[in-house]
Amino acid sequence: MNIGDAARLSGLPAKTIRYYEDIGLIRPLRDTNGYRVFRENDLHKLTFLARARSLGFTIEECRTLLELYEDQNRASADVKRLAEDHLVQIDQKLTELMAMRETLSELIEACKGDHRPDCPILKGLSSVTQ
Amino acid sequence: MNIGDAARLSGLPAKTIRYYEDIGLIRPLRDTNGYRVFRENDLHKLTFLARARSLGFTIEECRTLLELYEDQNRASADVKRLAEDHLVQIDQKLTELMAMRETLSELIEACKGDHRPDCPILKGLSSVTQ
DNA sequence: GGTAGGGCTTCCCGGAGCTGGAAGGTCAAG
DNA sequence: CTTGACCTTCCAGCTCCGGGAAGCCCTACC
Repeated sequence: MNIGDAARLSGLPAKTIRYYEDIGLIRPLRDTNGYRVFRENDLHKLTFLARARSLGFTIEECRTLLELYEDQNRASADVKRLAEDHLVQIDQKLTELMAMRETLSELIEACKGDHRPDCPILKGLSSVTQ
Repeated sequence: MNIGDAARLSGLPAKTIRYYEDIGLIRPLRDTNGYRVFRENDLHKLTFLARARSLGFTIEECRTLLELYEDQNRASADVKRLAEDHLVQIDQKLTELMAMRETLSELIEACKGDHRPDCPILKGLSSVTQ
């Protein structure tokens, strides 16, 4: 299987797949013409990576997850710990975003949005926030 | 006022302030010794920028906001539109993160987290999610 | 006057995770 | 033989800075 097929089947752009090889996440074989050759196992890893990335795991976390995935003697506790740490990151981000959302929507609410220059949004940004 | 004071008062690192000058967000004067000189107005812009950035506006959005801030003939509608667009971005990000959170916490829930290799998290990542 | 320290300057590199594009080899179809 | 779709490598750039080097400036102290 060439990179185009691997891309279609995994849902990852070919560029991304090449990048993942560059940084050592996957090691596809090479055909005599220099083309990358993807086997079933490579494809599994790619879809694994696509899913892990879509859950927001960083590349380095994905690298660790992939190692655990391949290690038949792993302890599920190690995986769980990694996932829980990541969940904490997500929750922090969520908290941050919700605070932004709150402040911003208050400012928007207060702004008439007409042709006049008076604007609580700009005021809120220039003086103390609320 | 030198960059160190401007940094302390605005809450922005000196590096960031230099960067903002580089990309033309601010234009402090220069002393004869080459040091940047910040006036009241520069400081206002810096705190404005710090607040706008903390609400998640991109640099380019900040540039526009700053222009509107300085334009005495602006229409508050223009500011409001920008803020509303940004709110949409925030909401998209929130939706995305909450979906991640949901999936991830389900997987974590299902994982015993013991010394054995069996792990629903890895299973969830390698097969279809859910 | 010399020196130690802190502050300031510019410049260049790196990071996270790709994406776009150029230049060129390969392959199957017509 | 040519066209067009693949594939290859390599280099640059995106966002928003942060780290660090090399070197000038200024004040305080001895």
